[in-house]
Amino acid sequence: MARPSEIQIFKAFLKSMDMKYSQPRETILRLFLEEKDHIDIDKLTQKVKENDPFISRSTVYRTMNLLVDCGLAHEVNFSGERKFYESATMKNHHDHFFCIKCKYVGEFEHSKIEELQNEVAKGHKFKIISHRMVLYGLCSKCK
Amino acid sequence: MARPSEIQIFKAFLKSMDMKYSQPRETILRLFLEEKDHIDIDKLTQKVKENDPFISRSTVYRTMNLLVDCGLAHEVNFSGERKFYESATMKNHHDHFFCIKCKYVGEFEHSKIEELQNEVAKGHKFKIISHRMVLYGLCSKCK
DNA sequence: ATTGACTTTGATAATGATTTTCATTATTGT
DNA sequence: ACAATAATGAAAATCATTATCAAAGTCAAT
Repeated sequence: MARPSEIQIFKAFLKSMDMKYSQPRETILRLFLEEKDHIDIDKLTQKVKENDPFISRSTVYRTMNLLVDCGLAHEVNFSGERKFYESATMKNHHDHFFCIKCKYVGEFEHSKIEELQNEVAKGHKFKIISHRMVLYGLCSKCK
Repeated sequence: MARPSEIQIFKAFLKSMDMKYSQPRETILRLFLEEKDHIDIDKLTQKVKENDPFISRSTVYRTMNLLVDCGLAHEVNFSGERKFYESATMKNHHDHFFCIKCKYVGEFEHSKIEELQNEVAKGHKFKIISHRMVLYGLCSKCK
């Protein structure tokens, strides 16, 4: 369920860009935030059309880009496959498992790994802005 | 420079698939192995055409897929950008830096991180087949 | 309420990277 | 040399994503 704060963030962002808060944008935001798991454009468009068949796939693409721009959504992609999106709020930073058989996407957190990354970056005089780590393999069901 | 062992691996792989070792494949393998850095299809095709202008881009694509299949090349992609390839031989496993400004690709190794990954996977009953970690940010020159 | 200046939208075309198709050429075993 | 089969180049097809554009919607100022 979209909480007021996220709608407010989106509205403020749109206003700052001289853009408008429209019905399709509101619907897409709401349905996206409802989703617990990682979702791709296909599935999200399907969900959106069940709610309002007049919203087009183009608008879903456009809106997701806006949500990424204002930080409400994160884009994730798994070696060349299509993009997935996940809600940025209510979640700490985490990394992913990706089951190469059933395409299951899992998450994990490991603060020690983050520490080591910072250490490595310092050693190479590299300024980390973000990072991505994916473990590819077989989930408990598939192995 | 292509060393005998790599050519042998490729030949054995092709034979096992009832495929043939051809002149274009030999040229592409040689030029690919020559390359120290990460290379994409564009640059590799360019290099190949300087050597033999009659080899097509299609064949470069096809051959790189074969090299990936037989384990001589690794595919790397950086959040949605086009694919890069790197030689799998003569290198330990490593992870990458990617400078979002100048597109510089760097490498690093960190055995402790690998250990922690295995630990995490065990905790989630996940069988790791491979993994990828990329630190996105600014290299020493760009920051 | 109406106008006018914008923005949004849906449908469709365009893009860019990669894969597939297919007719032609090359290779290999007999 | 011959037949069988694979490889090749050129062009078409795919697939996800982005751009274009005419039509529809929004909204502040009259």
